[in-house]
Amino acid sequence: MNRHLQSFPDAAAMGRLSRLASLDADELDALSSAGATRRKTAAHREIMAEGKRAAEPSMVLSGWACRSRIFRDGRRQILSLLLPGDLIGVCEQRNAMAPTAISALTEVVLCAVPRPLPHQHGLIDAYTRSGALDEFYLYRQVARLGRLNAYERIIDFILEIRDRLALVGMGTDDNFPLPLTQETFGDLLGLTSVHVNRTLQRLRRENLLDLRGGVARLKDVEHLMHVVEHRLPNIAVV
Amino acid sequence: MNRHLQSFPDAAAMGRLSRLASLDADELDALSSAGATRRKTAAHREIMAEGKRAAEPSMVLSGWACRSRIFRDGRRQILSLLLPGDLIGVCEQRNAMAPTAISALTEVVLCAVPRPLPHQHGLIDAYTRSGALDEFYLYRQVARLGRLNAYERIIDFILEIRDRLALVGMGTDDNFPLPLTQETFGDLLGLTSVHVNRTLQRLRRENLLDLRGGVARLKDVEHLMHVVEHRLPNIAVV
DNA sequence: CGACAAGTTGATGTTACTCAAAAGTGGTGG
DNA sequence: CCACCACTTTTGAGTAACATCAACTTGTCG
Repeated sequence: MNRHLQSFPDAAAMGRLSRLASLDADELDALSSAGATRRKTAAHREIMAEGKRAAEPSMVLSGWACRSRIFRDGRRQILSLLLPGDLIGVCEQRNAMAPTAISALTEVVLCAVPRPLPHQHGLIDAYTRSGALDEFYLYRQVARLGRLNAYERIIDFILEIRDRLALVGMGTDDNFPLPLTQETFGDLLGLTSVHVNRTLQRLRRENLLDLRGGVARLKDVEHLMHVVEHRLPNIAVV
Repeated sequence: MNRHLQSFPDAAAMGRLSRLASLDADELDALSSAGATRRKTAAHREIMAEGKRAAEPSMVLSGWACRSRIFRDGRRQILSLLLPGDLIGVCEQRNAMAPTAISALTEVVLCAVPRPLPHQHGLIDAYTRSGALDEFYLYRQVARLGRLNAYERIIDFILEIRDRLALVGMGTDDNFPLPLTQETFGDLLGLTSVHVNRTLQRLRRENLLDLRGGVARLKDVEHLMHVVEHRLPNIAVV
């Protein structure tokens, strides 16, 4: 990873962009100086309200956040997850409204990222690729909720997180952090926490994956990938 | 609607962009000339394969298409619908891969749309807003599949289509085309066609909406909107 | 008229939800 | 160090929503 980025505490998150496109010294400088502006949000707090004017473009430096929709009767659906390195409000037009609320699942630190200048092709490319990944995972979330059962949804989701964390160097092939409660899992996968619990037990019993204490341990990656026809996004990584 | 656009047979679809941002004569000309390039796809045929290099930016002129994912065992999930006026492959980077397959639900006519030049702010704006709408509706599809039951999913979906068709001047407040089979409905809403059928019967019995012969007739828009907490996207329309 | 797709119906099965409570976990303050 | 609290996980029993399977009906078009 680049020197510039390594000098920052949350180098992993910052490094994601340079894995999506090669950035020159100028662009890394822009990232570094914008990255000095930070904002910390406690767990369970809202980071951005739905429909409010979107904030400056920013990036998750650490912690886990989500876009979610909450219904009158209390039902909540988590629409997408935001992991370290993920961007917020980058591709949107000026004065755009946030399409969904964003809230912190754990303590979250955001930093500002620069709006790219016309000549900063690396930065533009990295943002575009990041956006394409967001889109890819959003389509995947739709397929998951629409046509996979609880067992498959959990497997598919875990594999997605594994891939996304790999892009920021968090965790290994079969072992990575997953600091979500079963309740949160339910809201993410359109299930109740009770059913999530039972399905996780089944996966443990089958010795396929063990989710405990905020850490995921995959016991048979090949098999898990086969169950859900796992594919990687078609986005080239540098 | 603008003269330039009216001169074309599928003026409704072309007019969508000029409702999303005001376009100057130069931009309308660009749209007109690009729009001469057309491509017709028969119902049930694939328009674009997943993972193939994406085609030129284009727009649906007429007909209904969808992005979908099909699983080994034949399960199909429709990820999003593409209606007249909707754009395909506009925001993506050069050489980007199509994130999903796209196929025609009815006979579909596409036309090319221009890549905007740096000074064509109206065009850029319109594309950006169109993209923001796509994103908004994709999040909505997630919430629908994750937390609404069959009854609510159908209502929510119908109201979405109503809003989207209104943007291209197709249909009225309570009456618009909906040329999808109950099978397709099922694939879209994560249900079986049998369950869709029974739920549609219930909605007819309750005198809330009547879906028949490819036309949707809403009998009590207020009530329908209340059931699913219907909201419009926060995207300004010119 | 016949063929094929779409819509409808009934009977039955399964997945996942609901409600309720017990057991485990971690943090805090006395 | 322990008692207490809040939160999370786990368990059980009963239920509702939706799926499955199979047949029958209707409509459309050549």
